[in-house]
Amino acid sequence: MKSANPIFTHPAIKLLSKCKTLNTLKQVHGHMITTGLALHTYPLSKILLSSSVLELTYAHTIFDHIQNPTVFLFNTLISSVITNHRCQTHLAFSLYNRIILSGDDKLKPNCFTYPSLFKACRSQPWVQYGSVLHAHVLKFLEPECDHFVQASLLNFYANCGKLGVARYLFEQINKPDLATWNSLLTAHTRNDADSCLSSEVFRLFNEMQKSLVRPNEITLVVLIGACADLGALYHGMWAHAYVIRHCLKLNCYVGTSLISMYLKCGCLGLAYQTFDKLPQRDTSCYNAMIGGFAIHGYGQKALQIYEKMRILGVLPDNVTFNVSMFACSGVGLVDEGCKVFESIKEVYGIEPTLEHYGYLVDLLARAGRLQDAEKRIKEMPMKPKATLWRSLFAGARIHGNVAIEKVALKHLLELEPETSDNYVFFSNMYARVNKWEYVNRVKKAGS
DNA sequence: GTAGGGTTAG
Repeated sequence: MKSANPIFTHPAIKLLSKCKTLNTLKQVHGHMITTGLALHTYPLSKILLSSSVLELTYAHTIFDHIQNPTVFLFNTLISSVITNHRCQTHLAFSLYNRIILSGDDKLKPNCFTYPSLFKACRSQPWVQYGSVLHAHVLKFLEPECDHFVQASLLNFYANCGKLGVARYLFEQINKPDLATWNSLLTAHTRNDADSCLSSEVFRLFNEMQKSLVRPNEITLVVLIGACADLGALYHGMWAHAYVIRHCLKLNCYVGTSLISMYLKCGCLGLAYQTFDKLPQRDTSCYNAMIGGFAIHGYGQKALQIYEKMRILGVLPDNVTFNVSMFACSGVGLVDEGCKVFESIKEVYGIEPTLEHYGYLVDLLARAGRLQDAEKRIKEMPMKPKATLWRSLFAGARIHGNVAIEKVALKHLLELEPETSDNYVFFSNMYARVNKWEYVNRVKKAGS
């Protein structure tokens, strides 16, 4: 009987993934050095992976001490940098450069090198390197490179708006697999809900079914999103039924997309039914439902969901705070909205963002608590944007407070001297209080 | 035998 290679099954390797601190990891690493285990590629890759998650510089130090690292080890570190330390992407590219410039015939990039690099190329400033990498794929890999590389290439082009190229690449793929189909479908949902592209999702979904690739939860999330963009309620309900009929998991992604689809189609009741029946709910599910109640004018209901979230220990995020305050704002639940704002720092230890202040000011200004709103703007730690002054201005105008209206407009004109609307507001305000000489002056300034 | 691609909310 063939016994398992002890290098792959060594207990120290299992221990590595359980290390929660760098110190414990160093102990295991030390043990692996003394036993000679750290000389082999497989255990080394596990050390690199675990250490790069905890402390990237430590992983780099280990890597730099490896004599002639194999492409396998390069790939391990490249993908870990991109997955766990996105802001250090430059390190991944410099590792890649070391492969390319090594001059070593044995060290060449392979199929595993590219997918994570293409993923990195989806955000700036790395987008420009995508086409260079594409050239490298053609240079270093066999013409029939595998589905992972093809799908990541497709995603890269789709992401930078080159849908035509993405579709061309898809057509070159022999028997696209599930993830490749999903990549193509996703590519059609990126262009700001273009309705032609959303209908194309339906056609592609049919093609996919004909090709006998079975859609999964991700496919359905994309399909349901397309239904939402088109406001196609019956298609959306069909997709919902498909999930149930094909025993797909009603996970948080599927759940959130269904809730959002029902809301966009104006069916608050169906959205809530779906939310209520979800076997699991994460922050996004709650955000969608709170936002849904808020938009439909059920502030109290929205707050109940927010409260339920708190009781069940589901952590809110920035969106939760925004939609909850928005819910309060719409129905004049001022104190409740202020409580949400205060809890951001006091309960969750998060520093409120400019956007949070925006919702707070809107809430106070709409309710006529203009001095409070003004005070909040003046006391906020960051420079207020024009939108905040606009909220204050709108509140002051509705509640007839000319003094605050004037203050808000002055700031608006300072921040947006090019926006002619602000001059119109200003001259209208003076006209309302019969200060005609100012009206003419403002008109001149704005022209 | 070890590494890589696709999904949600205001």
